[in-house]
Amino acid sequence: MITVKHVAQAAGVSPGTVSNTLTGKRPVSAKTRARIFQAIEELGYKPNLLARSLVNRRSHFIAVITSEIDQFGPSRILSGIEAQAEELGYSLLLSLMRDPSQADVESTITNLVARGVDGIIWAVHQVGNNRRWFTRERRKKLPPIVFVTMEPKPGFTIINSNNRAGAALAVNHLIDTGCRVIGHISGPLDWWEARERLTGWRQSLAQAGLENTDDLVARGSWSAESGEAALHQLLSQRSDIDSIFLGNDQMAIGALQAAHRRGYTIPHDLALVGFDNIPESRYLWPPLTTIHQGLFEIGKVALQTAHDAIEYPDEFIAKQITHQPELIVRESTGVVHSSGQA
Amino acid sequence: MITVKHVAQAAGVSPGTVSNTLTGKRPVSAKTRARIFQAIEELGYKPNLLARSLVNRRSHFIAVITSEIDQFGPSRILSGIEAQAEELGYSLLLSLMRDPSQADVESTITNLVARGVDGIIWAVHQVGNNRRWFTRERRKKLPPIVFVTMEPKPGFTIINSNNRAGAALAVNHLIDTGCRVIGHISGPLDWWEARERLTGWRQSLAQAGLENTDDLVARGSWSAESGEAALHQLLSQRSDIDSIFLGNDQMAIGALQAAHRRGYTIPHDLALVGFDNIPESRYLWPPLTTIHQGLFEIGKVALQTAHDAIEYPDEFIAKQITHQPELIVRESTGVVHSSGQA
DNA sequence: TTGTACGCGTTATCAC
DNA sequence: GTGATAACGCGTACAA
Repeated sequence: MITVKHVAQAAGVSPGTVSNTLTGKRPVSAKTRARIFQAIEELGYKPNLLARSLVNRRSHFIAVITSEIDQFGPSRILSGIEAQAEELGYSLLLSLMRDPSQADVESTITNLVARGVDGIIWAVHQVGNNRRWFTRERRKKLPPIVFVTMEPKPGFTIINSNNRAGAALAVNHLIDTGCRVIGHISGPLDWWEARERLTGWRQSLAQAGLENTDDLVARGSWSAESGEAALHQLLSQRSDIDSIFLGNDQMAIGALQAAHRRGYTIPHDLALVGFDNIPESRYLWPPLTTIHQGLFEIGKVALQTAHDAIEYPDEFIAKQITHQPELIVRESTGVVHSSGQA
Repeated sequence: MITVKHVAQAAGVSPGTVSNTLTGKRPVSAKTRARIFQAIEELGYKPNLLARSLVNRRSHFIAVITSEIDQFGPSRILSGIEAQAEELGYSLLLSLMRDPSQADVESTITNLVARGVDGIIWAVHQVGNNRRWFTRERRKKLPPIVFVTMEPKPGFTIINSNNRAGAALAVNHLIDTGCRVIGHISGPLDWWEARERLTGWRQSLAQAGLENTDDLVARGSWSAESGEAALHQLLSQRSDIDSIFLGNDQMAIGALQAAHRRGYTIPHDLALVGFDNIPESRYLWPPLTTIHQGLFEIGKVALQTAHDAIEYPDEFIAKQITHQPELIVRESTGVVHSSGQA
C-alpha cells in the first residue's frame, strides 16, 4: 500500500507537505507541488480515507436506515438520498430493518455511530410507536438525525409529504367528476401515513357536505391482495358506492382486478384514485388516476438537511419541511363536470 | 468521546488489557475482566470501528454498486445482499450508477477502495461493454469483486440467473397449452439478459420445430410503455400470433393494456408470459403467468461469496454460481393440453 | 496475566 | 514555504 510517506520520499519532501498539497489548507510552492503531483501519479497514490476520518473526526459517511426497499416509496426516497450524497461527497451506509414495527433500533444505531457516521437519515415508515427510542437524551449523544415520512414533532427534523392534502386532491377530484358516494380503502391504521390519508378523505367529504361514515371505509394492508379483498368488503357494506379513494397504488391494482371480476366498467360503474404514482399506474387498465409525491426530491432534501446539520451545527435548528403532492388525472376517473376538462 | 484509555483508567488497568478483554485474543483473569466490563458499562464505551479498521486492515465494509434501485430486480438483489451482510457483520456502502451504460467506473471504485472496503459487489446490469474496465491487471490491485447478473467469463466470480432456461420454461409452457405461433417482445439487445432470453426463446422454438423468425420479435426497452408499443408492432408484423413471451413483467403490463384496448380476451385471443414475477404480476388482469428468479437468494449468495473471498483469500478461486428460475402459472396463459393440469 | 511502546495513515501544531 | 513531532483510537509484539 502506498502512503503519504512513500510519496514524500519520492518527491523529496516531508509527509506534511504532501498533505498540505492535497488538502490545500496551507500554501505550497508551485514547483514542489508539481513534484508531489508527479510522485502521486507515478506511484498511484490514493489517500486512505479511514485514516483521514480518524484524525479529522469527520468520516463523510451518512447512514440511511430504511425498510421494504423493494417497495416504490422507500426505493425512490433512497435514490434521492444517494443522488444528493454523491453531489455532496458523502458515502452512504445502508441498513435495512426487516420488521419496521419492532425494530432493534438500539443495536443498529450504536453500530452506525461506532462506524463514525457524520449523520443519520431515518427513513423507516412510522408504524405503531417505533420512533419512541429517539428520546431527547439519546439524540443528544448522537450525530444529527433527519427523519423522513414521520408525524411532525417539536425538536425533530422531519422531511415530509403532505398526505392530508394529497387525499384532499383525490377526493375533490372525485367530487368534481360527479361522484357522490366516495369510499376509502385505507392502509393499516398503525401507520401514520394511512391515518393521515384517512383523515384527509374524511375532512374533504365533510367540507363538501358528503357522507364520510365508517361503512364507507375498508382497511387494507398496502398490498394488491388486500386491495382486492377490501373492494369486495366495501361493496358489500355499501352497494351504492360510486367511487373509491385508495391509500396506495398497489391496493388499487388489486381493486382494479376485483372490479373487473365483478364485471364493472371503470370509471363508469366505479371511479378509482390511487396514491403514489408508481410507474406501473400509467399502464394499468384503465390507467390509474393517482397522487404523485415527490419522493426523489424528498430524499435529496433529507440528505441536504443532514449535511446542513453536520456542517453548521451551531446555526442549525430542528426544522420540518413538507412537500405538496399533486394530482395525476388518468382514465380511472371520469371527466370533470363542474368547469374544467380532463 | 470515551476511549479505551478512559475505560482502562476507570478499571485500573492498561489499555492493552481492555483491548484483550474485548477481542478475546489474549487471556484475561476473570476478576479484572469483570472490572473492565463494569467500567465499559458505566462509561457507555463503544469501540471506534474506524480506528479498529485502520490497525486491523479489515473494515468490515462491503461496497455494493448497482443501478435503477426503484426497479424490482435490483432492489430485490440488494435486499438479499443486505440480509446476508447483517448476518455476517458487514456494513454496506451503497453506490448507485445513474447511467449503467457509461458509468464512470474508475472514480467510483477508487473512492470505495480509498474508503477501505474489504470487498465489492458489482450488481450493475451488463449493458453494452460496461464491464470492460475490469481488466485482470486492475482487479489484481482491488479487493475481491463479485459480479451479479453478468455473462460468464473465466477468472470472474459471477452469481447469475439462468435466463435461457427461464425463457425455455416460458416458451415450453406456451407450447404445452396449445400455442403454435409464439412471438417475443425482448428487452434492449445491448443488455446481456435480454439477449439471453431472446436466445432461449429461439432455441426452444427450434427444438419444438416451430417458427422463430425475426418477424416474430419486437424490441422493447423494459418499460411498460415500450411493451405497449411492441405489442402493436408485433401484431402488425404477424397477425397470426397466438401468444407472446415477454422479456419482463413491466412490458407485460403495457402489453396487457394494449391487448385490452384492441378488444382481445386473454388468454383466449392471445396468451402472455412475463419474466421476473414482480409482486403486482399476480394482480394484473388477468393474473400474469411469469418466470420467477430467486433474486433475493442471489443477493445473499453474492455477499456470502464476497465474504468467502475476503476471509480465505488463498483457498478462494473464481467461481460462477447459476440459479435456476421457475415457472409461475397464472391466468394469462391457457390450460395445459398435453397431459398436465393448470 | 498484565503493562509498555509502537504502528496503522493521516492531519495539525509548532518551530524554522 | 517547509520539516519535525504529536495525536486520532485501537491492536499487538515484547518485556515484565
